[in-house]
Amino acid sequence: MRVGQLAAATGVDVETIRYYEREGLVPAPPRNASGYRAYDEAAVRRLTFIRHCRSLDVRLADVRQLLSLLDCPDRGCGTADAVVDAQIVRVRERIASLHALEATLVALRSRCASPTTSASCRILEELARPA
Amino acid sequence: MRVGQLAAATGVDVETIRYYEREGLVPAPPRNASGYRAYDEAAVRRLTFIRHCRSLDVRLADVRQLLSLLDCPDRGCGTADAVVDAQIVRVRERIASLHALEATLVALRSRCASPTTSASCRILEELARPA
DNA sequence: CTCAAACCCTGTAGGGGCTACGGAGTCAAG
DNA sequence: CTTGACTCCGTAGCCCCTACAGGGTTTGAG
Repeated sequence: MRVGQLAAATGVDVETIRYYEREGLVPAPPRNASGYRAYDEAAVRRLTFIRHCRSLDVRLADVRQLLSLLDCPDRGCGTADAVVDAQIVRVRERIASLHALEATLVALRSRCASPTTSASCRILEELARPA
Repeated sequence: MRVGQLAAATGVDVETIRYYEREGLVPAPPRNASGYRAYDEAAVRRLTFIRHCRSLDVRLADVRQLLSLLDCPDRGCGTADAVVDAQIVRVRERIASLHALEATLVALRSRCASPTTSASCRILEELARPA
């Protein structure tokens, strides 16, 4: 299959596939007579794996580690556990900080219920103070 | 005051201040005899404003809009309201999607309670499936 | 058979918001 | 007089794509 079909099969953009190839996340496939990339089912599986990871916001550096686990089935999977654990921690931290941010923004917004001139806007006034 | 003192006064990194100047968020200050930037209190106020916005994760493009409101005190402050409202929406969306992500990750993690070999790791198995 | 649309190729530049050099000049304290 | 902290400028890197530009190829409709 060609790159466009691989893209359709996996939901990964064509340009992104070529980017992953440049980055070494997917191996460079053989080419047909016209120089087009020719992929097999293994490529579909590998790219699906990457896409799934990315949908979980796992960084490419971590995806790389997980892929190397896949490539060496004998190694222990402690790395996979660690990657997922670290990801959970990151996500929870981001949720917490976004909650705080939301509260701050709502408080800020409530300072200017009705539009006025910018000179007297309490939002701008507040933003002019240190955080 | 020089750029280092401005940085200390506002908590904005020196390199970042120069970056903001290149981007036109802060005006280019006058220079002393040696070519060093010489800032005044207005620069402190402007940079403090920007820093406060950034601490609220407001994008520089939006910060730019808010700054232009500050520069024209006669204009209505509907723009400021809109920026904050949009920011609240963005933050809430991110929180929601992070919550979903967290749940997915926790479910994934629970599939591999005890480390095994990567060939039989249920986390890797799951990641190999489409999202 | 012809022609246009849709695909594919490579390489490079841009985005956001900094951050980190390298290689130089300046200034105050010891 | 020297050391160290500061400043200057310009450029490259970070992450993960995304979007060209300027070509060649395949496919299907007329």
